Amino acid sequence: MSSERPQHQTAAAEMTISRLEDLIGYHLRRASVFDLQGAAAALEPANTRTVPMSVLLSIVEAPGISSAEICRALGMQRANIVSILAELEERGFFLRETDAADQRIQRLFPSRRGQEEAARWLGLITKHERNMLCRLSLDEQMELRRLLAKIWQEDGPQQS
Amino acid sequence: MSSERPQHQTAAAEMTISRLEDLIGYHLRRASVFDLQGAAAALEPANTRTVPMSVLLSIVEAPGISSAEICRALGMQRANIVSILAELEERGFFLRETDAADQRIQRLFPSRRGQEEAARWLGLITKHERNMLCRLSLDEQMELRRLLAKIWQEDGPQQS
DNA sequence: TATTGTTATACTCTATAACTATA
DNA sequence: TATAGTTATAGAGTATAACAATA
Repeated sequence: MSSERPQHQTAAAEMTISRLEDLIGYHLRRASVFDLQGAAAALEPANTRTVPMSVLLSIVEAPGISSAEICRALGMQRANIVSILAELEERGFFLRETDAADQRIQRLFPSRRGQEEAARWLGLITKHERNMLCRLSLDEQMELRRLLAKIWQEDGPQQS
Repeated sequence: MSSERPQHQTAAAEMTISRLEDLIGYHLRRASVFDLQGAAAALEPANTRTVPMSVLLSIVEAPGISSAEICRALGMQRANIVSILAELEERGFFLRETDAADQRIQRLFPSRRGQEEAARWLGLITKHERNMLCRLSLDEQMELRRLLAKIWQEDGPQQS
């Protein structure tokens, strides 16, 4: 029988995965759960979790960002950021300022305390990641991050 | 001041991560969520989800496995497998057989239909993974799986 | 008509505690 | 006492629908 596919398509590329352990998605989930548990433990002394940390970091890294922009960047629903922002605001980590040109938008600016706390949280998370990744070389860590980003990130600015 | 650390420890190894995008855990979560959404969509026509698929695959790959053993292998709680097994059992994908030597244990054996369905589900998931990983070479896919497994898996049998 | 921030609500996934039967 | 299977329940995290204010 004649193949419709080009010769360079190997059998391996056509093969159906046959075991759970062969699934990259399975290892992705296991590794992510493993990380999340360690990250939660690492952030407990700071009385926060990974999502509020990501939200505060978004504000610190991009002062003046809006909540809708944070949601788009982090891939979360607008409805779900409300309680997280309320919590961070109550702890005095940022201030809201209505945009002068568009009164629908609240621009979020980190306070001094928010910047300090974000740095502290990053320190806790850094220690956790060093622990989690202790079996990987720095080159392997960089390669892992590159491959993961390639999976979920939209194609960056085309350079053709 | 004198350092307590060996000279080969570079500054990079000591550095605190400063941005969300630098966190491997962040990319792990984003990639895992991306995968889970695609996997859920891929399995929808088969009317199942990732966890029931993993459970059925565990039974097909190791006939006679118990539910407690599945839970330990997949890192899930015994309480949470009950409804999943009930669902798979109702669809006729496996049979329970009380262990003759220890009547606490139910040994689970895949039915013919269960084996066929597991193969079908693997086919759907394979297509999803091929799609998800289309930007990675086969070498990169294998490297990614190796690095992910190194993160969450306990140290294998020592070969010293 | 579309977007922002918001409320209310539901659903999935996971975690804990307690029970029974067996060992 | 320890484990297997089970029930009930509670907590995260996430999803949808709808609303008022604004563009």
